Amino acid sequence: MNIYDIAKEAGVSISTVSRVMNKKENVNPATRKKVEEILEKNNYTPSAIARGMVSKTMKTVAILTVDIRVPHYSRTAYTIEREFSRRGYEVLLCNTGGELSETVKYLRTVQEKKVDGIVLVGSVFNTLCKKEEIGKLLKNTPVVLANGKLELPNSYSVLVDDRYGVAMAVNHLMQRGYDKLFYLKDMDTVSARFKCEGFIQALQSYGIHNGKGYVIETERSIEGGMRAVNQLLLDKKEFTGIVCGEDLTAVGAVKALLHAGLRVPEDVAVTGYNNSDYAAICEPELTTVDNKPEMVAMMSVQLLTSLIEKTEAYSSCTIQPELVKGRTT
Amino acid sequence: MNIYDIAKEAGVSISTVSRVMNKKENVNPATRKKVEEILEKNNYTPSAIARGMVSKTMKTVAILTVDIRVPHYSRTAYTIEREFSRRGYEVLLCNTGGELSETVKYLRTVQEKKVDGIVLVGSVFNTLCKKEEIGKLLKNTPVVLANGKLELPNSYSVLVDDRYGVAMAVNHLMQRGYDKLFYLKDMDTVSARFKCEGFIQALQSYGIHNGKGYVIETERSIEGGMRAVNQLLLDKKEFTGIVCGEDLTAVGAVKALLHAGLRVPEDVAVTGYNNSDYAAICEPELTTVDNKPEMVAMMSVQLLTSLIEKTEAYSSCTIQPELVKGRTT
DNA sequence: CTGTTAGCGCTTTCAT
DNA sequence: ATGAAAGCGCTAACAG
Repeated sequence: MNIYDIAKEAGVSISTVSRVMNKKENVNPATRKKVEEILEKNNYTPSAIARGMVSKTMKTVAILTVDIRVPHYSRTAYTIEREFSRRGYEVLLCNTGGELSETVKYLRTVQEKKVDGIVLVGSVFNTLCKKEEIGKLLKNTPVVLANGKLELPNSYSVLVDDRYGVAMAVNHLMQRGYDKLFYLKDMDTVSARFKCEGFIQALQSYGIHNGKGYVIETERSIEGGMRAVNQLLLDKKEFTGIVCGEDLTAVGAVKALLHAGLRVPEDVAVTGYNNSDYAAICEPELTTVDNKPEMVAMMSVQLLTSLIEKTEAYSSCTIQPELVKGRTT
Repeated sequence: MNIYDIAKEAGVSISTVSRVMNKKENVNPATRKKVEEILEKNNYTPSAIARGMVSKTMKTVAILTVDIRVPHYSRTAYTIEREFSRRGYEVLLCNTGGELSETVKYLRTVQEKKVDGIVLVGSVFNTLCKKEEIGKLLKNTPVVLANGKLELPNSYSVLVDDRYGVAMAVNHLMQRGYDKLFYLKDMDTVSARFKCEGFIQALQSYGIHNGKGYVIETERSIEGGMRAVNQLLLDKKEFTGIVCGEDLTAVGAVKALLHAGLRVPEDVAVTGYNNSDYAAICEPELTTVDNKPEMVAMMSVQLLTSLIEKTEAYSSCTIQPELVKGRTT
């Protein structure tokens, strides 16, 4: 069933049907009513494909993210999707795993599908977008990078000041008298690097200049956190606080400390990062840093929309995280 | 830039360009090479919209789910997306919030976009699909309901035996001597109802016939679990085990017990449901039920693909959950 | 092996 | 206020 069938049944031309469907002004009320009835009766839905053929837009955007199962990404993607839905767009979800080849594949496909815009969620894309093959694919579509900086003409960035986020955690610990700190760093993304820098710089402001010596690399997981802390204990290192770049790692740290018979926070304090459900589940509840994924998402949608619809030109922005006090400090 | 531009530049007709792009056999190797070079040089990507106009498919499916932030749904959606991507389809993500109006809105839009198929994730859709307005929208598109039963001609269902899942937890507790059990039930979806039935039936098999009296309704959250247990303690009820329909609720139950000075599992045992990260984070780690979202997702994709491509006719299926032993029992 | 041509279902001038 | 007609970019007969 197509627009011709409707036109025939209503005894009008396809132009009139089109006008009615698109709620244009210049249609005789009686004609409009009749066409609407036929439309209703047949439960007719016009083809967005044919429409897109003419209008050059499918009212669709793509979200590229590493892995939607990671709570931080799912919260961001959720808000982006809901917000775009509200504005009449639908969202294609792409889990790239952070891999170049997958990213290229997805970008090629969404370009063929003529998406109106792309949101890149995750700081991995900072690195990926530097690659020529990616830049080439991003050239013809509006892009927003959530949590990162992008050097492309038709793009905006929403930054989160992760350096400041970790520094806040350090200051908080120092003020409470926890002055022997270690930092558990995971992965090697831009964001992880910033967090680590925040740790080192914060220590510097307290006169500790060999901060690098207090950084331990480990995996982003409970086991990663446990292993790092167990190693510290084994090495008989002195410490009163563990600062983590991820809640999950912090959970592991807490577990290892408790299992070793230490008390949290009486003997050792722990901070996490992301203000995820994980922080609230942890016993005692983690002090953590809220890096505002919902706000990042809202801003990203705002910016991408302005790029797509060429309306008011907003500009890239930076969001300040916030410390959330739990019971581990 | 379109197929005509490429054809002109290569000095051939659009048919030849089309043939080269679609890797058809009957093209002179020399011609093919030349066209491929031009394609490559211009970094050309054909329009999936125009292609869809002719072929009647955009190689796109839609996932409707309640809320992608819920780990169980994000795990399911992740696997569905990855699997479809592997098969050359892209995925539209729709967070309906479980609401009728949103569901109708999304279904209408994806129908306009002529998606090849729809996956409904979550047992809420059992209830929603009974509504006439939903059934009407589902009539013309292949549908699979992940975790539910659907009575539609062009549809399949992947069921998870949640009744059995909870019964397993009860049996496990009984065998270990925990014989005074309460069940924490959340929400009122079909799935929650099945789980609760599983609890009552399992008790029956141990000669306890007033199982309903041991069911407590509460919210799906840490607070919900805490509140329920605190109420039990306040009412001085006798119990040695708490069976939960959700890991998050179980986490709350554990917290409330520990805060009350009780030991888990020495004094009271607790079981969760979903085998989520939450279970591993909980201290002690939860005994929980793995309801295999990844397997549900795989089967759903399998079935939807067979429906779309009209290949081998698989049939609806039921998946058996599995008990995962933690330290709370 | 290659080109010509007729659609796919819609929007949008341009007439009337 | 309405209709006729020209595309949008592509695929798939069909003809050569």
